[in-house]
Amino acid sequence: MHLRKAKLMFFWVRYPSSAVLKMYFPDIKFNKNNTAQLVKWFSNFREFYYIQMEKYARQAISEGLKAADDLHVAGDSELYRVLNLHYNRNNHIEVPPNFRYVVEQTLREFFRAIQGGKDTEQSWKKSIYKVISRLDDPVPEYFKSPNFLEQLE
DNA sequence: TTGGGTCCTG
DNA sequence: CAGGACCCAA
Repeated sequence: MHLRKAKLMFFWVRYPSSAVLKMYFPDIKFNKNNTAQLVKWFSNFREFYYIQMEKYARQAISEGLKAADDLHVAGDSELYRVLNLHYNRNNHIEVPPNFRYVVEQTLREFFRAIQGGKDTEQSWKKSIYKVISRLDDPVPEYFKSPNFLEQLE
């Protein structure tokens, strides 16, 4: 399967259904195993993503930031460098504007939760995941192109 | 029972 | 990232 491509898709969708994923990999003969693997990949992508978000949010709090709305993500921030290195290693594509928005919202959600001491509760991240799951955007049609990966080079 | 998901490991 | 334990909804 195409790990590189799946990672790039993450910039648009964090919680894609297996049905949607299949549409974007028309060249793959899906079965129980590889679909599960693809779904698992996104689960791993989210893990990395949320870990970074929580880390960054806690850092903002430790630096004395008071309001979540004061949290902004610059295109040249360290956070962006890390995310880009993980999902878009060779800068295959330009990071879509909406992803920046999603990152900002995620950071604010974590910030508010931590600031409000919610992070001591049982499954405090669940509510955050729920919010973020609604921020998926449609994946560009060109991802369906048979020679998508080749066009990146 | 399954298919997703998360969490924690290796 | 892959595996496996474990949870939840369909």
